[in-house]
Amino acid sequence: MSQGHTAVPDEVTDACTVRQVLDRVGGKWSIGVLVHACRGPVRFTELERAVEGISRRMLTLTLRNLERDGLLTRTVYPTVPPKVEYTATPMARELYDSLVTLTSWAQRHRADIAAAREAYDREHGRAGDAATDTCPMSGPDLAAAGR
Amino acid sequence: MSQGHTAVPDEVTDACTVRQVLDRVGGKWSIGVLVHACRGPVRFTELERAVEGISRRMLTLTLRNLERDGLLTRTVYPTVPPKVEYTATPMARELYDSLVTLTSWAQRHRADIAAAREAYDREHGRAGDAATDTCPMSGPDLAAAGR
DNA sequence: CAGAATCCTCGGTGATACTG
DNA sequence: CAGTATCACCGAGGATTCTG
Repeated sequence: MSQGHTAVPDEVTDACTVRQVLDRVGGKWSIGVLVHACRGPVRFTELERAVEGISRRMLTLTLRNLERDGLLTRTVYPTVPPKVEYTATPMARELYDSLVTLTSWAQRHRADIAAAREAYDREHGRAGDAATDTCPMSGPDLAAAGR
Repeated sequence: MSQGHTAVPDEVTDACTVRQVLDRVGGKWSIGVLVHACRGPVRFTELERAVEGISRRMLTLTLRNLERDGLLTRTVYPTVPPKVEYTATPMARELYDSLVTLTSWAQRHRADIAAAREAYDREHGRAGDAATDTCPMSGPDLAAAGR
């Protein structure tokens, strides 16, 4: 609908759009930060501890990107010591809602994926790593593992 | 609902699930390949030309990952010369549909993001790259730009 | 407390050549 | 045609230190 002069099918347009979104929140830490920011104003060190495993540098960069894209609002309180709060914009909340719809797919097919993986590994002789999803919970402690 | 024994809130669970999905299709080429595979059986070289800018190696790796996750089916025809077809599984189609819902968000807020970027750049004195979305269409030629 | 600056590593990615 | 193998590179990301 946008432009009708190219021979590019809609599927490609969709793919590109998806990629654009993914390029923004597809970063290693974006989602983690976004999630916590969506729950209300969050401070820097708060995030540093909440998003397990993130470094100062990466937190700063992630926040910058999200702020730059208009997904986060940075509020500085000129107190001493300084206090900065990050808040998710309405746009970010919408995005997050959209992203959460993906979880329904994941939950529906969690077993299928695992089965496919197993079948694949069995047939192609264990391609190496188990790659059992890098997720904090149901694991002892991620921060320790990062060492 | 899953487990009630941890102090981990649902938001974090969601975040992790989203990350898991993103880790699978968040790759640079996964979406592109997936899109073409969803339109029907596709052959290797077909994809190599369809997904502009992808290298043989990356195409192979992407296909492997998608196959491993049960998103693609690899069918080998023992002819000569060899012929291999990749087909998206129903699961993959569902995933793709879910991903497409993201495009609605992107389209709704395309202007907002651009505006936010501009505002940010104006206030913080041009952080460097314009970063105007890496997307084939409405651009002359991506393959050439990759050099 | 919140970040900037610097250095360094490691893995994803691309280019090329070879094979069944 | 459909890959595999090998090398070389670059940049995302991590650790540490310094500052307002």
